[in-house]
Amino acid sequence: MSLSSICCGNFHLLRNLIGNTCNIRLLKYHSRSIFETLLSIRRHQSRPLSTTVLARSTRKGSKQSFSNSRHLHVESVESSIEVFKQPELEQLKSLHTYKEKFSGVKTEWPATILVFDIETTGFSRREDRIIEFAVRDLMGGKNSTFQTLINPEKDVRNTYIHGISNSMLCRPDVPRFGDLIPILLQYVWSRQMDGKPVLWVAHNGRSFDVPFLFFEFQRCKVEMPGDWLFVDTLPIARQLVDSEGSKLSSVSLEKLRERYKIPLTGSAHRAMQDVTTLCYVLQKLTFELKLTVPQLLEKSFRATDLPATRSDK
DNA sequence: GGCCCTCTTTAGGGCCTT
Repeated sequence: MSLSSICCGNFHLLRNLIGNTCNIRLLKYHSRSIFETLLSIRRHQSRPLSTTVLARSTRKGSKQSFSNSRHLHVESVESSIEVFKQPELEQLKSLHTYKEKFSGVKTEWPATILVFDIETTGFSRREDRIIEFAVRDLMGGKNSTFQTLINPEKDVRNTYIHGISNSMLCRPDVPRFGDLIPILLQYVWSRQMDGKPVLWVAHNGRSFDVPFLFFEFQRCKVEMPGDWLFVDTLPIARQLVDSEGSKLSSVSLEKLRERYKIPLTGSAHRAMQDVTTLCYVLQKLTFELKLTVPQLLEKSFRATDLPATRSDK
């Protein structure tokens, strides 16, 4: 079972659903179809968010209770109709039909595959903080994406990298990471299949994204679910060779995007844009290297397996 | 900081992430 083949319809959807992102919108499930959503106009709204989540713990019978009641900024950015031309709209209609027809394939996946990316205030997992989180479920469909800015409660000094400034984050309606955890857990459980793990995918995740995420959970004194597995596309990409059989000099996400001729549809170094790029790269990468989902699972690791997450580091 | 490569392993430089 290759990732590119089972995702065929969904990757096409990805290309067309780039604007179908949501910030904490997952708490409100829409009854609208994908097609109807695509026709929605761009809009921004702010509404009170109050949620209590019972978190499943890795320890049997143990549950953690989270309670949040904050007025959070909810930004819903959906694709405008003028973005799509008629042939693309017709294609979307057919893809929607395709997805409904083959929705049963979801039960055959060995794991929920979530591609994610973070933006941070710097490279130090101990001194810096996550300021943006974005994730996309490869299964696609309604609420398949999730993204939010995060108040790091410290100055952002690398705005020139991602364009995220203090004024965008230091607001009472932007959640802190502790506020986000129960919402994130709820999102993941809404996507997770019974008895199957969640496979998080990130580029350079082993050294960067996963330790960052782990330490944010640790700071908030919340245990990361034991059935969360991670896979890093960087060492996988290092297996690629050029036309002369030599290894690539660079396997950055940007170079991989260029290699596979993936169009840049937004600002690089924004979390959801990089997630979208990585979704395409993952498809191309697994196809080129003939990697299956079970093989990806074999390459996975837990956050606690990493040397970076040991207490003495 | 972790990983990979090589002019290497008793080391050092470069890539990759923000």
